[in-house]
Amino acid sequence: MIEAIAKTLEQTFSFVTNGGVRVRFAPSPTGFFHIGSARTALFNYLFAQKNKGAFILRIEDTDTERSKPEFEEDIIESLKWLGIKYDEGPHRQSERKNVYRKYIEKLLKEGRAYYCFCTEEDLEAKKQEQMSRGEAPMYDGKCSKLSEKEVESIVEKGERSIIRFKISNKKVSFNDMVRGKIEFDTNLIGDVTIAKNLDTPLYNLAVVVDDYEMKITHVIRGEDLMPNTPKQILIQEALGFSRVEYAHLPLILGSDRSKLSKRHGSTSLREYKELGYLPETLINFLAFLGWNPGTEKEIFSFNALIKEFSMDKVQKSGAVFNIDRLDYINGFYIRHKSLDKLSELCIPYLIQSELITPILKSEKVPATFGGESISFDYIISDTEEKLDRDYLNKVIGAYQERLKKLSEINELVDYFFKEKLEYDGGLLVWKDMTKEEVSLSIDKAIKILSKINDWNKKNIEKALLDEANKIKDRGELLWPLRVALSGKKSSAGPFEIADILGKQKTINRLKQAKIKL
RNA sequence: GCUCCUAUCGUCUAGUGGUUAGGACGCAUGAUUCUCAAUCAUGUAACCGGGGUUCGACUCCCCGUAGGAGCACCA
Repeated sequence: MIEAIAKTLEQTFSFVTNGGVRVRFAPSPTGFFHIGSARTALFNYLFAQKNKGAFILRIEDTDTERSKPEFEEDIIESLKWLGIKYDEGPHRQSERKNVYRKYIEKLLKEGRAYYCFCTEEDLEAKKQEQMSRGEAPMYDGKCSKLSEKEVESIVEKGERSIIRFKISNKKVSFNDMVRGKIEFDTNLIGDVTIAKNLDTPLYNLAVVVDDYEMKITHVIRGEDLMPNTPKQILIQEALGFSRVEYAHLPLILGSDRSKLSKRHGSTSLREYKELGYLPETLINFLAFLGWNPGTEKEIFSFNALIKEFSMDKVQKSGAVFNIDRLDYINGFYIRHKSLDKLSELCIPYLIQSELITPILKSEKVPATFGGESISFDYIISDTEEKLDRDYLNKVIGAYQERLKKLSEINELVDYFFKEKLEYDGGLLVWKDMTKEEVSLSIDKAIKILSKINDWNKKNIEKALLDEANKIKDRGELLWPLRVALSGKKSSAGPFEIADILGKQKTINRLKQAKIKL
């Protein structure tokens, strides 16, 4: 009861403060955009949208060794592809060195931070020693005891140094929006490194300064960053900044329930894009990893997600990334795409597998090299015929409900683009028919089809079915026919294929099939 | 080793003291069907363990156990 009242008050209070919600998504460009980052970005975005707040993109590139421009580009492109729009940014930490500098100097001057000259070897040895004694490994604060004069003389000698923040020993607790009250004993946390030097801040300092300077109200991030929170709170307090709200999201897990990583398979968003997953699939899927609306509805558009999203429905435990479910959702969205749009999306895959070849429509590239003004025609690689868009739509349409991901389209529809089919003649045999019976069956199909003048699916189906129904097993006529047309043991239906192929090609393929027997 | 977090079908999850523990993916079976899909129907399968609290615990508390994350001059 008391809890319920407290919760209501909390909700009321947060409603009051919601006017100025500002969240940030702060990836570091040290690798291709990770699927887990995408989820963090999504939850930040949903939270911001839901509360009519601002979503800020901040590139955390303080690590100049590992940060690469192409990764930043990948982040920006990925967000765009997903439809996650940022209201501000990208801010780059590498461009804000003077901002951090004044705070580092302030901490140093106030004695809240100090120069440390311990070597990495010393530190490593100390860590091993502590662990062997069963203690929490942490910096022992050795250099904090150096006098000002000692520091000066060591600095003059040009010794390598790092700046550490003095962790005050107390209990730090904060209220996590998904986990509730969390408490850390900072006696177990060593003095944290905040900068390599005045111009080179490190993560924990840069985060705290930026969140303050950018007026961030809610920090929504992965659970793996939770151990940093008490350190950051202490730095905030030392700098006189106000506390932000925290929400630590459960991790996305691999099939063995450890943090999703390369060894589990694809982890970068671009890989999923290349495999032919649609952005709406990823959004829908990722939203349901660690969150649910509390209803039985599972298919959600971006707008519906924004409407329904609520932080208190976020799960506490990690969620296994389930590719079967991703495929299912993708299949759903593929089935619901317009045929024009779906065909358009399939074109790159057909080009990639060299089924079709693009040719520039106009040699002249307009001055406005915007992309919009450049258009392509396509030719079918094998026959060098021009690709007719209606033909393409029909081909794709035949597979729309069978397609799970775009990259599968090639192997499904290749026979519509090839002059000669390659398959084993034995495949033409239905059940225990003899080769002679199959040959006769194909002859029958040729005869029936030859008589059709108005070539369309309906007429083809009727003519063929009329005949097929006369025999006990329709497969005797239809299976050899379908295999002859597609060269595959499973495919779209024979009437549809015949319709798309046209009369002449259909009959040609039947004749070719007889040779294979 | 230390700190923190977590725990309902294989997986994602609903559930906030009294339910035949619900849905979805997957899987299986059937209908449809020349095949493969799609679709429809049916089935399959879960409250980590032990103590409390309570008339009653999946639900609240404690202790285990298991899993995860973190313990950088990375973020």
